[in-house]
Amino acid sequence: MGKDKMNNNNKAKLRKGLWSPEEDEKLIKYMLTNGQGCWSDIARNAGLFRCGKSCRLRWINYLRPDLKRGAFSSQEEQLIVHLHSILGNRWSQIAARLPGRTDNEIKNFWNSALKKRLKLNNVIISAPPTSSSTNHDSDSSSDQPSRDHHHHVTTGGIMIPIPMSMYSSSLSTTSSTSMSNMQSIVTSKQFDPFLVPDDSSDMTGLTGFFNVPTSLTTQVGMGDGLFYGGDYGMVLESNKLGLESDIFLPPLENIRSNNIINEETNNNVVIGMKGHNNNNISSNINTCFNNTIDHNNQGSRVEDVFGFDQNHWGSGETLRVGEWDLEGLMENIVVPSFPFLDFQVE
DNA sequence: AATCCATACAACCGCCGACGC
DNA sequence: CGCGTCGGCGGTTGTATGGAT
Repeated sequence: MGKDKMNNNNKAKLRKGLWSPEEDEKLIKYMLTNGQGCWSDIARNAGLFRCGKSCRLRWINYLRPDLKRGAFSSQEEQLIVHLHSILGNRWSQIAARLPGRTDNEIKNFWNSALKKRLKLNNVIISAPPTSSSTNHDSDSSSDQPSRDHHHHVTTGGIMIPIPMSMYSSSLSTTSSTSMSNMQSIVTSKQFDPFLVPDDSSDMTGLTGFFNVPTSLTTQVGMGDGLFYGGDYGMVLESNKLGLESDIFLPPLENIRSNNIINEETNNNVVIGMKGHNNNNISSNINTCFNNTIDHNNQGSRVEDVFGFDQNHWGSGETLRVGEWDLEGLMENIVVPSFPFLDFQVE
């Protein structure tokens, strides 16, 4: 019996399942009054008969004031697809680049809408390589990559890494996820997720989000075995780049200083709760995509599948994603990361 | 109206690393 | 060093909901 299982048994009196509005209210009040701390203490002190873990999850995924509500915008969808092509199933890291979105939300979104769409549109989603490094994922029946906590996700996602014209046509989307393929692509500089296209006005890809200068900070395939994403602040291990890349991000604290100002200057803390049985999030995503299956294509490009507008990113129009100007936000974040993941109310 | 089915998503589970003792 | 606790993560499940029949 696992440790957590024993803990669960020891806490059999604790509530499980859906949260009641009263529980939500208790947690919100406590968090706004006392801020974050030890979740076990929070659960206890807030008068919640829940385990700390449950409280944490509820707060992070549902009650946090800075959470965005509503369906994913097309920009967010594109960003998710793009980031997933780079990061694989590292939902937390993807969420870190989508302000107001949680890893759970993105994961659900991916597992429902996006993955389905991609499959419908004949995009190759790589099958998970049989991993011998872990034994706890052997029961996984999904095509999700195996996970281990040394950041060696053994695959990830879709074989249409970047919706940009920067890629050589030799980047076949029909092949299986191959380390050697990916490496060769990488080392030949045909695959650098963070490069900026020559035409800097081409914001079709998401490089605009990353604010990666075309300057020299981008090193690809250097001898130290690391790939630097320049100002993006990422380090990719060369032997794992592409769909198997390891990406190291600086601690959130490092960038919070850049963003905390906005948080602190915003004195209006709004509790935007999703009501119980009052979920206004409808699946507008169905209308966002074209379900046309092109049987002639053995692998579609993401922008084809999702109907990316080549001019979209460079249109200059103000993008509204909830309350966020996602584009502007990303542009202003040198090291893109989500400052509120460890949200704390002062 | 009843039933079935697909979907969305909230929440749980199990695992791991970090940390303190 | 071993152990327990905690937080975090990704995978999976459970349930509410809406549409189709």
